[in-house]
Amino acid sequence: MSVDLSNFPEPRVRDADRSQAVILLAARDEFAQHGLGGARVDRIAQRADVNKRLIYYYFNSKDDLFLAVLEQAYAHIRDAERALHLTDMAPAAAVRRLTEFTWEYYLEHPEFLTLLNSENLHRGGHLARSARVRDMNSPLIDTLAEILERGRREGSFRGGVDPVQLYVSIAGMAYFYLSNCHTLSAVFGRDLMTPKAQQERLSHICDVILSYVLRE
Amino acid sequence: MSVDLSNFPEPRVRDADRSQAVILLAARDEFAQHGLGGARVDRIAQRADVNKRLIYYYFNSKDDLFLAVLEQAYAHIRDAERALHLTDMAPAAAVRRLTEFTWEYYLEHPEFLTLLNSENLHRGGHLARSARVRDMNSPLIDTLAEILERGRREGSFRGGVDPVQLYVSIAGMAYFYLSNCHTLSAVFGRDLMTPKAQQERLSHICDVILSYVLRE
Amino acid sequence: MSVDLSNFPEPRVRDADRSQAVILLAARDEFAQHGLGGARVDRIAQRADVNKRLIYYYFNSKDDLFLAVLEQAYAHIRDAERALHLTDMAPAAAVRRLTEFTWEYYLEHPEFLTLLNSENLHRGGHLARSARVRDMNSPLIDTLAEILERGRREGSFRGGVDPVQLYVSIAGMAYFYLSNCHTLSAVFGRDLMTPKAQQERLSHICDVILSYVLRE
Amino acid sequence: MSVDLSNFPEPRVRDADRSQAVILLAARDEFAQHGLGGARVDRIAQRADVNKRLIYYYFNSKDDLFLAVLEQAYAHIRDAERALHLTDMAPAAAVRRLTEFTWEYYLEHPEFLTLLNSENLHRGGHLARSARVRDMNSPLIDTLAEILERGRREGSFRGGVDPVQLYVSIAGMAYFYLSNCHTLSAVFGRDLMTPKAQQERLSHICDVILSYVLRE
DNA sequence: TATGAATGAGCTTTCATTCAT
DNA sequence: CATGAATGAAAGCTCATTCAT
Repeated sequence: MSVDLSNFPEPRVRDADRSQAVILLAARDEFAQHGLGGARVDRIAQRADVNKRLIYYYFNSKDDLFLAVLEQAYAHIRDAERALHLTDMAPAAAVRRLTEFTWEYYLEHPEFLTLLNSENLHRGGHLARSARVRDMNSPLIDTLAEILERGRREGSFRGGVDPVQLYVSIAGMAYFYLSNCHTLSAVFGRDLMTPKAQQERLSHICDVILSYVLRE
Repeated sequence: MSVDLSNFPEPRVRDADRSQAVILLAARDEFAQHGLGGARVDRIAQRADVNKRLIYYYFNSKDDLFLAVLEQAYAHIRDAERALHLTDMAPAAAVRRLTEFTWEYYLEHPEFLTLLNSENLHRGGHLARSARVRDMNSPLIDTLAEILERGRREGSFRGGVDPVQLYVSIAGMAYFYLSNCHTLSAVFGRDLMTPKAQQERLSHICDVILSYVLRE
Repeated sequence: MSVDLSNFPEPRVRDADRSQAVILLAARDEFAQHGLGGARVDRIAQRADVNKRLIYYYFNSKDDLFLAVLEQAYAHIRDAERALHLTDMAPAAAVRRLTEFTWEYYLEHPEFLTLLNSENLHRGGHLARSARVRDMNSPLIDTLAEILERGRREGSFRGGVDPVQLYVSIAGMAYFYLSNCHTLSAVFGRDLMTPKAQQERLSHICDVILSYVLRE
Repeated sequence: MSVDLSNFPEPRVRDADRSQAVILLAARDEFAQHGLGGARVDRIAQRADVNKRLIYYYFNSKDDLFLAVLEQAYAHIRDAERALHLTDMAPAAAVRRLTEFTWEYYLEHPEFLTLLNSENLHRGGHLARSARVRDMNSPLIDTLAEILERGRREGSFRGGVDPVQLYVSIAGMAYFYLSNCHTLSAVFGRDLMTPKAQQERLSHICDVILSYVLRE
């Protein structure tokens, strides 16, 4: 139940940064598991093994804490995106890499999906207050635009593709499958999370995306 | 705030069916707006203009009520799907029609998206208890399989397309855009819900799907 | 869970007497198991397999129903007492018979103990309203007085024994053991309800009572 | 209605021990007056003059609170029993003293009787969970065994008396009279709680017990 | 005689938050 | 920097009882 602290220095008493980080991690897990409404401040304190009062000391309220978690989650995925270096790759390979990355990131960070779901249930109210996230504009869109343009000039890609639309499609095909796998499993009566099923899904998504961007 | 009762007979007192239907509608709206955890039974009673106790009289608990709402939502979309009659259409037209239908249904029934999100946050626990939903298996998959096979025999469609994968992709591209439009709008800094943006999205999804299924 | 109706005529519809009797039995069991406060009118209706409204139709309220149950319980034990015919027996035999009877009645009618406990928790408030019970004065006291006097005249019994005190002592030694067997078992760490333990208890009570009334 | 706090220090704010003790006392009175089912947490809070939430802060639930009250009640009577020093007295005097003590303790602590009644109505379920009470085994039984043996060796007491049986008889004769005085008063039509009646009862119990243990 | 529908009051419990040190 | 004590508001749910037929 409690948070993995192996990356943190020993619990020296009175270490403000460490306390904040521990709380943030615990809160991320709690919000991811139960949503904003279902999350319990008590449980976050327990997970983080800190006094509940300390949470309010560092983060004014449950909502502010949720926003902090959200900002951290965005910062994390942005960092990962930046590390992709798609510009160095051939257009088709780059699109494939982006698709694979998106799928794998969602798979390895299910908390990201749940956090976004919670935020959308609340109509993006927290994000709207966050200058940080607005400035953290995804670098991927520009990169993707550049790749699409490169492919078009090469003659391998079709023209007129909106990078935002494409990005949303890649994300959507991965997101929906992973975020809704419980209801989908119930409805289709088959386990969507076996290794084989996961592999087939990624393969399908790549096929769809590539047959769309590739000329002919 | 209160539920639209125009389709219901006048509020005659002591009409069990009407009371249940009114509660169900009010609950659907409340759960859609606030999620399972954030929904308030008091507010449902207010919306439905019934005594709170009556909710427990007909639906044992908040969770059972949520399940009833979920079952109703699935029943509703299944009815709409059945009314499509895709079997009578040419393969490409049928796939386009299904894509349009999915987009439009999600657009007109935002509560369906939110309900599914809530249920998935709870790992499908309610649905798992519902025999009704399991039996209500989507007829679309069989229909889609038939269409894909028809297209392949005609020579217009590629072979080897899994209808479940395709259906999930169609749904996912629509779902993600509409369900996450608040965070996406914040991140991309553009309003995704203008009529023009909506039209462009649907057009894009159709392009992606059709360029995938069509040969060449 | 439901009441034994084997002594009742077939459930002819609309049989007022039968309905009342069934309710009374169901209520007795429910009150005995859960006490007045813990008893549930819903559960009584279920046990009796009648509509809850019917309970209010025949017995105005939960409290009135409790009183009716109490009156019935007293009537039942009085009947059993009357059937003892102690007057025909030798004094010592009569006292022993009364003691055995009391023990056995309590053992076979644990609901009687619980009902009395409930009524005493409520300071006898229901009984105070009941003319019936007041008139149903125990015939045992007079009988016991007669036996004690007979024994004294014979020379076998000591004199000056108050029949009420003696009766309360006989009842108390049986009642306390049976009514409090759960806490006593926990405290003494031994099962007080094995057949052997029961036999030993009755034997002990007889010894105590007889060594008190007998001269020498 | 509120609890006697004369033994507690002034209501300094933020005194955890005091708060718990006050709650415990208030709960004892409430449970004694109304039983477990009839007791109201709101009323306990009022009696104790603390925030209702505080009750749940210190005692997890109503049931746990009841158990705490029960444990305290047992601890209290065990303390009183230990203070008796029966071992220093002559056998007959010791038995008489124990009988008087039992009577007087029950008379002065009517809440003890009611608490036990409630616990037995619930089939000893709380006590069963309490390691504390099980370990608090009555020292009286050992003491009583020693007294009985001493009397037997002296020649004044009969042999073969089970100390548990004797203790239960002493307790039962007192308990039943005091616990059931309301129904007994109604049935016998005489007030059992006048000073004279009380004195007569104690005298009777002593007679019964002593004529049992004494030889001849 | 009998019943399904409905309710107001109040129950135990929960929760985010603040106080005082 | 950190914390145990305390709280007001409200949550989900229950219960005896009444309504209307």
